[in-house]
Amino acid sequence: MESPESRKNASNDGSEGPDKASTERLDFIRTIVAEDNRTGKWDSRVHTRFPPEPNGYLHIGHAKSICLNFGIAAEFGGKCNLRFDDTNPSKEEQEYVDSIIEDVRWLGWDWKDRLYFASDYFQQMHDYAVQLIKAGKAYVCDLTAEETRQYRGTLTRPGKDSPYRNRSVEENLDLFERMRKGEFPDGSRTLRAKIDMAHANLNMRDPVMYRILHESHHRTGDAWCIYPMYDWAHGIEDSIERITHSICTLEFENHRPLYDWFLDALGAYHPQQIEFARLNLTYTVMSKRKLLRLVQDKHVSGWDDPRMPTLCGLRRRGYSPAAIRNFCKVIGVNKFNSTVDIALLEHCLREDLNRTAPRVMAVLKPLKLIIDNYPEGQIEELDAINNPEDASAGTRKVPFGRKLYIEQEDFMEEPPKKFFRLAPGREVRLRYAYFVTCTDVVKDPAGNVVEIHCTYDPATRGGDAPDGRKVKSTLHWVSAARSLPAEVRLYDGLSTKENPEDTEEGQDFTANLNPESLQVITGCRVEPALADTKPLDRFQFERLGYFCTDPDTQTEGRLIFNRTVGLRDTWAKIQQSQK
RNA sequence: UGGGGAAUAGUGUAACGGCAGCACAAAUGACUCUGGAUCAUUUAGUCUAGGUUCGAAUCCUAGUUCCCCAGCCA
Repeated sequence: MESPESRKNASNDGSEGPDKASTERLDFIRTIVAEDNRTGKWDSRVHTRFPPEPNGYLHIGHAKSICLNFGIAAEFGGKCNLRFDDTNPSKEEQEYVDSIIEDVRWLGWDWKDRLYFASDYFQQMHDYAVQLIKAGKAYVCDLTAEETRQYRGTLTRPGKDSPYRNRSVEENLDLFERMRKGEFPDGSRTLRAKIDMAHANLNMRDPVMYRILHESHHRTGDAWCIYPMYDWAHGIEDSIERITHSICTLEFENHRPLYDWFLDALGAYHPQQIEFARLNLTYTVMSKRKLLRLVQDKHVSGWDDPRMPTLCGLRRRGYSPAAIRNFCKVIGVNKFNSTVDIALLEHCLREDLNRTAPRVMAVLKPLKLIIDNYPEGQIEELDAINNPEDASAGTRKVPFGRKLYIEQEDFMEEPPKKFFRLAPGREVRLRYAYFVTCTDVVKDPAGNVVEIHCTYDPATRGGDAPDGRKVKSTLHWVSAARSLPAEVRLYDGLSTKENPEDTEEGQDFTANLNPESLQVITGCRVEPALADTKPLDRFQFERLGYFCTDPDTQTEGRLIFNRTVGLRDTWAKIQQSQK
C-alpha cells in the first residue's frame, strides 16, 4: 500500500513555498512587511527567524510562529533562519535541539545552511558588553538576587539606584573580566545596564545583562561561566543575523523598549520587533510547563503521546504537515488573545486527509455475518477504489467470502427511526461487493447478537443492482478468513473542559483530565492490504475515520492503528438528538 | 494602584470614512456505492455612552472589560 505521506518539502527561499503569496487580506504583520518592502526600508530584504529555546518539545502553538516566520519569508522572497536561543544552560539540552530540528523540518520548512545558535555569538555579546561598560552604560552590581528585587521597586513605586551603580569604568571592566574568568560564585554579581531605576517600565530599571552560572552548556561546554539574559542576547542575535522583522509573542511587548535601547546604545544594526498573540485551543493545554507535567506525572505516555498537542504527538496521531500549515494560515494573526475552536484544526485535518488518504476497510467491533447462499470456500477478489477524491490513486482487490465481519453498530434487531443500516429482513449493500438481506439472528444465552445470517443477490456483484433498485445503506466489511487482526487506539480530548483551567478553587488543570481520552480496542479486523503498512502511514477506514499506523506496529510486530480523527458523523448527531 | 497592549456573529478573522464579508461551528435541503465528500440555503456581529461627519467598525472624548509586566527564565 502506498504511503500517503507527502514527501514534498516546502522551501522558504524563493517562490516555491507551500503557500502562494496572497495579495489580499494581509494580516497586520504582513502589512508591515509589504509596506517596508515598498518603501525599501530594508533594501527590500525580508529576513525572519524562528528562535526556540531548546528546553522542551515544540507544540501546535509553535507551529503558528514557525508558519508565520517561514511563511512570510517564503511569500516575500526572503529568508528565515532557525536559531536556537540557548542562553540558559541549566534548562537546555541537545535532546530538545534534535527534536525541534526534526519537527520544523517535518512541518515542511527549510532553513538551508542557516541553522544558528545564540551560543555561537557569546564572544560577540561579551565584546558588546565591554563596549557598553566603556560607554558608561553598564556596570557590575554586587547586589544579591533578593536585594536586586527590593531595589527594583514595584509596579507603582519607583526603584532606587544600586549602591554599585557608579563604579568607575576601570573597576567595572576589571570586575566583569573576573566574572568571566570564574573568580566569583554563582549569584554573587551581575552585569547590569545603566538605564533608569524610576522608569515606569520595570524592564528598564537597570536590567541584568549577565549572570554568573558555573554550569556546562550543551554546546559551549565550560568555556563560559557567565551567560547573557534574554533581553541582552536576543536583539544582538537578531542584529548579527541581519534580521529585518523580529516577530515574537505579546508578552514581549513590554520588552521592546529594552530591545531598542540595547541596539541603539550599541549603535548596531537594528531590526524591528513585532508582537502577535499566541495560539490557544479549546480543550487543550498548551504551556510547556503543563505539557511537561503531563509527561512527568504519566498522564500520557510521553511527549509524542498521540493525545499531546506537541508536533511529535500530532505526527504520531496522524496529522499531516499540510493540515497543520493550512490551519496556521486560516487562524490568522492578531494582537489580542483568542481561543481557536479545536474543531477548526480537525476541519483542516479532514480537508487534507480526505484528499490524500487511501481508503481501506476495517472493522473495529466485529459482528460475524454469514451468507447462507454463498458457496462454501469460495473467495472472490473484488475491485475497490483507493480514493474517490483522487483517480490517480487507482484501485485494489479486496477478498470476499461466505463469512464476513461487519461493524456491530451497523446492525440492530429493532431499528429505531432513521436507522438505515442492517436489520432483520432489510437489504443493504456491502461496499464494492453485493446486496445482502438479513434472514436470521443468532444470540448467545445472555441475549447478545453474536452472528447474523444473510442471503446475497449474485446479480449485484460490485455493488450495483441491474434492476436499479436502491438500498438505504452501504456497509463496510472484511473477509473473516482473509482479514488481519489489529489493535486500534481511539483518542479523545485530554481535557473534558473547553477551558482546561476552568476548575474549582484549589484545583488545577489535571482535575479536568478526561479519563476516557484513550480507548484501546483489540480484536479489530482489517483488510489484507494493510499487511505491509509502515509507521505513520495514513488511511481512511471507510465510514469510521482517518487512522494512521502507530510506530508500535514495528516494535511489537503486530498491527496497531491510531484514530487520527473520526469522519463527520451525522448518525451520531441524530442519535444524540433522539435522546 | 504605575506602565504597556487589546476589544467585530457561538468561535477565528476581513473591511483602514462609503453595501459589515469570509471560514469554522450550528440548522435545513439536494446529491451520493462512505449517514464521508460535494452543492445550495438559513441562523447569528461592530464593548458602552456621547461627539465630528451627508455618511463611523474605522476619527474624537469619556467610560467598561480583558491580557501582559515587580526571574540573576525565555
